[in-house]
Amino acid sequence: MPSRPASTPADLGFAQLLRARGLRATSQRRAIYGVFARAVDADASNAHLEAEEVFQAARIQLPELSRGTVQHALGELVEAGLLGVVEGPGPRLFDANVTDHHHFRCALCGELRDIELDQVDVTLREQGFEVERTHVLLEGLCPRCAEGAGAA
Amino acid sequence: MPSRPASTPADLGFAQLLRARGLRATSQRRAIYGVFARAVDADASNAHLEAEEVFQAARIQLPELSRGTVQHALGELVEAGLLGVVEGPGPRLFDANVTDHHHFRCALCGELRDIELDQVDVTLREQGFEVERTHVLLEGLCPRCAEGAGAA
DNA sequence: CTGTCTGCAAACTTTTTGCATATAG
DNA sequence: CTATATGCAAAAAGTTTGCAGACAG
Repeated sequence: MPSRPASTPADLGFAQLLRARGLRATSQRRAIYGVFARAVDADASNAHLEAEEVFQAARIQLPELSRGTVQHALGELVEAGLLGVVEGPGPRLFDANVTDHHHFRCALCGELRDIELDQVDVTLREQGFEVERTHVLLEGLCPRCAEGAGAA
Repeated sequence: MPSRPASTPADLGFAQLLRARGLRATSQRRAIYGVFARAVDADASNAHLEAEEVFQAARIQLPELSRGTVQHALGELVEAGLLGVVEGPGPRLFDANVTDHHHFRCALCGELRDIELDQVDVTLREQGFEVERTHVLLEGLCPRCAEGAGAA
């Protein structure tokens, strides 16, 4: 078995995604996107990272990486549709889940979790609006915290 | 009839609200809150102002007013529960509508309008969450723009 | 009078921009 | 090779903080 190749199969897929949008597959972008890949792997419904977190994590793998490049690359990945953004108080959160979805913010642990579109029903009673997109932000206790609070 | 008094009846009400929260009723705060009062008056469901807009509008009435004071006062009014905040891309929007409500962003004219709570039904199918609050952001065409686009 | 608030200005935080160099294709 | 991307550093954009003097209560 050869030692670990410079590009993993996953990287190749990512490179193709980039190329398809006229972007080059640099080691920096691979490292940055890799951070999200790992975050999704750890918890698919909670992969929301701010630029600084991405920078810190990607830097482990690519020490010469700069903050500016991360900020810039994140912007490009968003524009390319490979990442989403969640605005809120404080720094922007980047989201590897590009499919349209809702969010749940836990009041206790503070985590922002994705809620799939089909898990929420929304209807607007008021007439005259042409609704194209709906984003729901739910707040309360996530299952883990609700259980902890209930059991205590 | 005496000439216009220094404090209007509305101001007195505002002063009481402030006093009730241990805040002093200064002319700056009255001017700032007055901007929202007028905005609500003009269109109750569309009174979302950024700090700079509040500053510009309040300055007409109180030319010596400073940006810093506006920013500071807005923060206090929010903390006191007299104003709400809407985060998004770009500067924070301050909202005179303190009741819990949803929002509609028009893709055409860009306006952010309030949607009353009872105009939207939301249900979360996924189990285990304890939902305390729900905020819906609808995007599409507002009645005015939808009509314009449809009629064109 | 006294403590809060204002005005001014500087500090901070996050994002954007500019330019010379490096590198993907 | 050449255009794009990076790194570095400065600039922007918004918000927060500090301090001396003003003013509400």
